[in-house]
Amino acid sequence: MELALSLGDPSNSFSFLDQTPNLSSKDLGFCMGLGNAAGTRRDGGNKWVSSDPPLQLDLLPLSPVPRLHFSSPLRFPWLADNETGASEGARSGLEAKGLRMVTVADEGAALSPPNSAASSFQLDFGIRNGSNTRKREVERASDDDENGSTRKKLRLSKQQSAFLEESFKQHNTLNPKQKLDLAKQLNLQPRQVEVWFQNRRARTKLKQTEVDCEYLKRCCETLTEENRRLQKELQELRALKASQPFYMQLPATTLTMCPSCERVATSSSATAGKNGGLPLIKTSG
DNA sequence: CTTATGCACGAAGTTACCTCA
DNA sequence: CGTGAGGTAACTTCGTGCATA
Repeated sequence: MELALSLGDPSNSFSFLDQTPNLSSKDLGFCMGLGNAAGTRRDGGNKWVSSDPPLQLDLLPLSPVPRLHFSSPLRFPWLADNETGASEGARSGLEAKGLRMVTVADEGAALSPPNSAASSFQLDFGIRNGSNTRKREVERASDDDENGSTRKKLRLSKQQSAFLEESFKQHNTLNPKQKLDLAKQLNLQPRQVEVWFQNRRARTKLKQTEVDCEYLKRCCETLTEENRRLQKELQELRALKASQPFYMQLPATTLTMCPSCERVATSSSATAGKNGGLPLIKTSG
């Protein structure tokens, strides 16, 4: 008998995940194929290459959040095809999560020059939050900056988090340009984007570790049970041998093996009826 | 070619703050 | 209202790879 244990193969799904208890509405559901994050690196220049398939990260819907509406295309500047494909996918992904984002142009805000096409898509998160919470946080942060004493603790809005999540699905690491572009679009500091991605990778790894741990636990239980069964079978065989002193003296050609359970038994008339009525077949080798 | 140095980045661990039950 | 737990933004430390002198 052989037992194979394979870990880390993205092509293998963990079947027990299907039995994962229902997540609460607060949870981000997780279903992902692990790619090798370390496989994505700069290739000497400033280009990013990946030797592995992209990490597939599927998030279950969040708790109810404002409706997403795009009046202009969501752009991921690092994507080759910004007009269709990936950006559309990201957009629909956000829409599927029930998020609303508005563009600066939509709100008539003056965060970018009116004729600036390059910066035409900038998300206005503070206004659409439905409360002054975000504004207060920003103000508090700026106060802290002035005081220079306490540590800033900005809570990202749901929209910002969702946007970062979508970006993370595209790339779980950022090059400097991606970081700057994201920061610009989200009205965040590049450092904040960088930190968010670092923490996000850490959370992903932690989740995967938990999944692996659960898988190993189940493997351990299976092996323990199998070991118990084999021990019992060994005891039975020993008992059989003790009760039949001539058992081992039989010619080898008279040994038979049950094809289903692979238990060795004798084919002589002496053992007939003691094998549970199983048909015994002589082994050829 | 080898070595030392500085820089940038990510991982891991920790801290501090916030929210919620 | 106070409190503890959990989530997470921000920070610190360390290791690694790369460019350059």
